[in-house]
Amino acid sequence: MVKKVTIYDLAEDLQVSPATVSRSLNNHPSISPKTKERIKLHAKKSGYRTNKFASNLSKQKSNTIGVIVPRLNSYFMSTVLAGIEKVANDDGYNLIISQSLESETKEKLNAKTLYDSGVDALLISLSYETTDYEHLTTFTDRKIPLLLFDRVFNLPSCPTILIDNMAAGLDATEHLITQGCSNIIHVSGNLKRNTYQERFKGFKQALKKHGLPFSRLQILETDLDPEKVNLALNRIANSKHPIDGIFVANDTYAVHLIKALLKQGYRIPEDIKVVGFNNDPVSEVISPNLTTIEYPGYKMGVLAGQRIIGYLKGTINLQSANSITLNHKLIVRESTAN
Amino acid sequence: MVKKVTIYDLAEDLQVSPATVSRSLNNHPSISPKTKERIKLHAKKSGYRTNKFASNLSKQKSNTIGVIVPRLNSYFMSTVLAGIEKVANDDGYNLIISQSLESETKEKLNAKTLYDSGVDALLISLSYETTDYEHLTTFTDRKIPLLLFDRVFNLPSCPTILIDNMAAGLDATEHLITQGCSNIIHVSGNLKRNTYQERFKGFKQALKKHGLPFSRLQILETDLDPEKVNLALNRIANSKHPIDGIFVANDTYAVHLIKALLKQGYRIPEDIKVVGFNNDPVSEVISPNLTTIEYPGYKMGVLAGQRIIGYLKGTINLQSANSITLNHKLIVRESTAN
DNA sequence: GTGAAAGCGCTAACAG
DNA sequence: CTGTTAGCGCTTTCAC
Repeated sequence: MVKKVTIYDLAEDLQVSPATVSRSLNNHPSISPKTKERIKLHAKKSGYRTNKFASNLSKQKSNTIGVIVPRLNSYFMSTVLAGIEKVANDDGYNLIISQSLESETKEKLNAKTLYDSGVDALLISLSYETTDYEHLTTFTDRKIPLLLFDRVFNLPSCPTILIDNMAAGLDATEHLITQGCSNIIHVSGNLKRNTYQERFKGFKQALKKHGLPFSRLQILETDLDPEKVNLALNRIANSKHPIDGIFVANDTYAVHLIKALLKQGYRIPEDIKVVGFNNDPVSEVISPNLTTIEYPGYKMGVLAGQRIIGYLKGTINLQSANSITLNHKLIVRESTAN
Repeated sequence: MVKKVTIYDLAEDLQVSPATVSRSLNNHPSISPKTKERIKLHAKKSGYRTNKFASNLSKQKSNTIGVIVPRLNSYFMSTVLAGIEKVANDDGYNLIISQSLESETKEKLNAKTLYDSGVDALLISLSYETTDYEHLTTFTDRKIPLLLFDRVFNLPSCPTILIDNMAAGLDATEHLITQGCSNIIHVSGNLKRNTYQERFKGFKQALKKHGLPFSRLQILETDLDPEKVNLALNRIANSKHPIDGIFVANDTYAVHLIKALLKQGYRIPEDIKVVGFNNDPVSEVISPNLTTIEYPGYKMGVLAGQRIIGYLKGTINLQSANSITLNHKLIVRESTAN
């Protein structure tokens, strides 16, 4: 058991005041280099560790960034988190991470906890359910910077980072059309969320652009649970005109759907062509390889981290570039070949 | 901007002492239910939020648990984290998560930061590189509970949670043997780490048990980077006797290896049978489906969280059950069929 | 360039 | 059951 050493101990040892010790340790300019060195050295030797609680209490900031994501264990999200963690860590920030599990209630609870924990900033990707945003205004009201990524909502003066989901949806669908599909359906996630809604918009736009009709039966809203692949199968089986193209809003579901389709005797890509979304590792493992949209998760995390930290450090003005759009890319693979 | 309200404000409003307010808010038994209610109500109405810094400083505890993992963005780890987060969140604990990126230096830095941040406990899964453990004794010396999971090291009086990697390695290898393989190689991760070392031991034990010889050429130590699948391919191509079975230490590498083997014209499982490890989602997506070992990541996370929190709350004595072993299970799929 | 001292907001021992 | 009071360890004005 090691007993804690405080700045008072150091001050006593060195016959200076606690203030001088504090200033030295924080590299305050008004301390002579000599005493600064002397104090730092002694601090190191005595195994001094600054007590963050005291420091935080006094400074009213925590050097901690809160993060709320729908779930930790998705390929995409864990990649984003890895990016955030990287920059946060490099800049000496801690990350408190919590998951909403797609529940608005839990998201609000998490937000409250993070607020109470005194995070200096909040990064959040919204749950499926969230329709009310007062848990976020708690932060903005108190001038705690807030940045939304991926699953965003247009909150006044809150920066967002995302990709152009509509353009991506358009690219995906247009690719199917170019490959000869004329009877395309879109399997979507929760349409309340911008990401899925925009992809759907892109889907419709592509159809329109190419003079294809759109009917209600061409959009299937799901929670993208790959266990429920039957929903899509049924829709396909019951279609009047045989479906020849599917645009799925994420790779995991797409991959499970492909497996189910193959099992039912459909040939892919000959009978039905499939495009996914995200460029998850599974997309390269499934046979046939899945055509998909590359979604730069790690980069998104890095950027989100950099912007919020830049703001905290005063080097970036968040308002100036309110919304950042990352590039996406269509990756053509076997599942849409001719 | 909302100005902060403190217990002093509440005390003044209600004409009681700050102590009474504090006690009421913390449900201290020695306060009459009446005043307790009165105070709580008023606190809520005035939008009071407890200042954790002050509370932590005074109580010398943070209600925060630190977690260090090699990387956030692996299926297995993110699943474990999801489990930890679940129980932590349910019990009102915050999680500070950081990744070592397999670097000992970074792991130590992270440990230091978490220590300085005053975490009440530390959960850690070691990096590939780590061979020195003084960053961990920092915690144990100061009686901060420490629990290692998955990638562990036998530190005196530190509980661990893992699976029986040796038995799992034995099961995997024995399955190959049962299926008729007699020329088996093992593609391993870094043999410094318990997980891989134990799986390798199980591999050797299975060979021995079934009277098969073992030579140095049957073990390939890698960093399991799926980009480097050539290492395994070369070993297979250069083998005097044709390899007919491969036990790979994780699914991701196994899957990439299978793809490469198929491309080279090997038939799987006819020519070569393959067993992976982890039961990642990819194992079910690859064709042929990969036989693998189920590794209960979420459960491991939940258990790790429960134990450490149980200990912090005084309901569990960590020393008593120093090491917990979770069950694994061989999942037989197409890649080892006859 | 350095020191004295007043907080930061909450907790807990002690007293009543 | 409630109040007084002394910290917790660091930061930061204001003096000197």
